[in-house]
Amino acid sequence: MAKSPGHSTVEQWFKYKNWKWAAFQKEAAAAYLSGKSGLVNAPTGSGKTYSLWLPILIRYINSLPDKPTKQKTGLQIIWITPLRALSKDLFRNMEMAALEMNLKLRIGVRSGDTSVKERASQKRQMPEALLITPESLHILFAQKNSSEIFKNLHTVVVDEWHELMGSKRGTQTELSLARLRSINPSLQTWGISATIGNLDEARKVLLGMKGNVEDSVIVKAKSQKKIIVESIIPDRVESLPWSGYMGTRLVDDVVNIVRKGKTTLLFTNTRSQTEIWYRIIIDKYPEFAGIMALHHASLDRELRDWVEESLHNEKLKLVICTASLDLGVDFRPVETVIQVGSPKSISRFVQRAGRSGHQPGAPSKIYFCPTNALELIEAVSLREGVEKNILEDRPPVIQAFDVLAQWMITLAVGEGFEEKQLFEEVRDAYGYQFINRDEWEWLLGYITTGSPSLTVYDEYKKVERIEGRYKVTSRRVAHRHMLSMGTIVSDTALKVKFQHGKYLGSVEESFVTRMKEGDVFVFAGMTVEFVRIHEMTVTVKKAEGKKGALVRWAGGRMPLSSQLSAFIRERLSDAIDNPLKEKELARLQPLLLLQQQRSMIPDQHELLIEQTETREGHHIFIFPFEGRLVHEGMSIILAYRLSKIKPITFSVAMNDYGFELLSDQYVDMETVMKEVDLFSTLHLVDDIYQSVNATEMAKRKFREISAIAGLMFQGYPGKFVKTKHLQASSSLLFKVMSKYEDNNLLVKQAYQEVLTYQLEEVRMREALARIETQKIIVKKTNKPTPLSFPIMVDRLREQLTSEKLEDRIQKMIKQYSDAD
DNA sequence: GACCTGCTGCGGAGTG
Repeated sequence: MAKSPGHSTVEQWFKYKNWKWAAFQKEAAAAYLSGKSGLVNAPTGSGKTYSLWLPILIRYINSLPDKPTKQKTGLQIIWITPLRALSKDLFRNMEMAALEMNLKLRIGVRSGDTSVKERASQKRQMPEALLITPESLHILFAQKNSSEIFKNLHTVVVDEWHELMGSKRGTQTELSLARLRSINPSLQTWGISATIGNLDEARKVLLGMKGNVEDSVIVKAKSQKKIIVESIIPDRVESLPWSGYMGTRLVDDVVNIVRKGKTTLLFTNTRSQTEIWYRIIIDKYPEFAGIMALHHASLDRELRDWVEESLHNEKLKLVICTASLDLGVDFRPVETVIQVGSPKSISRFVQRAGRSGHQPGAPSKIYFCPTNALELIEAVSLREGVEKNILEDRPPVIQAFDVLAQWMITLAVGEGFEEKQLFEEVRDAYGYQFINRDEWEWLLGYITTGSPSLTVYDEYKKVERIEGRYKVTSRRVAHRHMLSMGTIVSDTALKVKFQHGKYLGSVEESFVTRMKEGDVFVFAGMTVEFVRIHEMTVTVKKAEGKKGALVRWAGGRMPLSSQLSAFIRERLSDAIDNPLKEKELARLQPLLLLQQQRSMIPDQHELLIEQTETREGHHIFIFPFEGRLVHEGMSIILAYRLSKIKPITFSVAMNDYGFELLSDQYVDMETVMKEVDLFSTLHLVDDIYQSVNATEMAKRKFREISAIAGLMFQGYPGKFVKTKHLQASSSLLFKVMSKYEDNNLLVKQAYQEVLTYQLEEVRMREALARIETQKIIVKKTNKPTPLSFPIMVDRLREQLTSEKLEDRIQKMIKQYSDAD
């Protein structure tokens, strides 16, 4: 390669590389080189990394002294990424760029899998630029000379900021940034983000409360790629089930699409769904063996790396994956993207669509494969959302005391801190701008003595106050703290491996502890037989031809976003008036007519309540179309408010469209609603707290909080601590703290998190306010309707095994399928 | 005219 002649401007370098110099890159470079901070907003694959990395290099070149020996050493640039794999990938690209500029810039990577040797070498001398995860950055703050490490730092970049910001990992990053700004007030802070609804807020969170937001910039990449949404519609609507979320009935249509393209990504919503699809395709189309692969978070890293690599080399025709391929490693775009089932949010759908489309400027195309009939409405709603360029917000986390407690201990393990100064610094972080002295004092007490109800236990006295400085002196405390840093708390997972030693991935403890020798299950696309469980490893062997249980993971439950929900309500309301406007809705007509016949289709100004009686009891179905979390909260409140009128208990069930209250007693909703305002927002929080569920929910949330705050030690690496034990000790702590303390911030936080995340309080208030303006219509039906049936099935599914469920559904069909 | 659920991400250091 010809040596480059210096390239002291970005233009020169671009010319040398023969690259096109995009407007947004130019803008970002100019802003950075003029000393500003800001946020770059650009889609994946647009060269957003270089828009900052190159100007950083230019700045570095310009700062070099004439005599090489006089060169300033030590850390100058930090580049934070949410993924280990991403930092390795960036490392290669950046090193290459530095090389081509003929620069002797030392670049380092620091993450959990950085070798001990490399860590030691970094400790002796830091590289000039460091790629790091938020967690590893915190670990640097736990070192004795941390302010020394960061004193020459002039630039910090947070990559994929949209991804971090909405989580506690984002809060963790905010605290680091506040610290770095206090070490060096002239620090330049830059974020790189995909498009989200609240970009302005994203910049504020990044720059902090004292940051000079007015003087910073948001740089937007202009090229809005066109996205084409195409639904896979079966010939007859009957071929789509009323309920269900697997979508495998359309497997033939999907395979036809896959066959047409070179490479296809098939996104599903759950890990077991990828396993099911893989099995079904292999069974029906054996020719896919060897050119199809699976990708989800429970598969072994090596396996996933191989899949990504093979996708790169176009050795694979089809990869079935979950959100594990949403982020990160920038592989070459694939030809076709298919989304199976609701993506739940428009932003996620757009991001996945962006994985397709080869030529610059060419549109991206995404196929939507509905898994049940009603999802045809979602197809239309998604298309509309994409066309109108609607994007969801990522609200930042506020007042996370668990993360702050951990941070205080981290600093105490490191250089120690002076509390007044740290208080000011912490208030610079967006997430703690409202923290007051009382809360701060409570936290100081918590890290030094444990909370008031724990003062008798030495275990919780972690930090000491020595000559005005808060410090950790115990090596044991320091060691344990280092092991439990970070904000990600997951269930105990066991590794799965073959007898000859090849690792397949991991399953959750709850799934595998029910297994005995000889049991068969499906995992990593294979049918395997359980052999034994030892330490934290499950040994299996191949079980050809046998049928087995599917691995189930206890994962998160994404609700439908409120933006998408709004479109769905609108589309549904329009579907009767304009049945032929969209082909999806035209296909759905028979079902919609049946809904109208048996009950009604609510328009946007109406709330539908259906009441029906079956052998199971009296059902009340309510359809706010607000996503399952809001429905969970509403069902709790309604059940509580109804039980205040007369003693009555309900079992509840819900999906993204509505919820069900089932009881053995009849409630006349029409009469009840004349007497009480069931949907009132008055005393909303009180009513939630009055219900038993709120305490149970808070107790479950507390497990995560107590782990982050360092109340519960999760065990040494490789040592097996059962989730059950952790749950038990956290619920004991929760009980003690709730009982003996009025003002325990961590307990309060648990309730607050239930309100904010579990029940989506803000959204629920908005929904209730909307309902108050709506006309409520109660329909008595004598048969389940297309809207209510799926909710009934969802409830049964939780109670019954799958064979029994099948029987039950058959019975229901017989029972209700007589002519109207 | 009616089947299968539940995403992602991270992580010591000092001593012999």
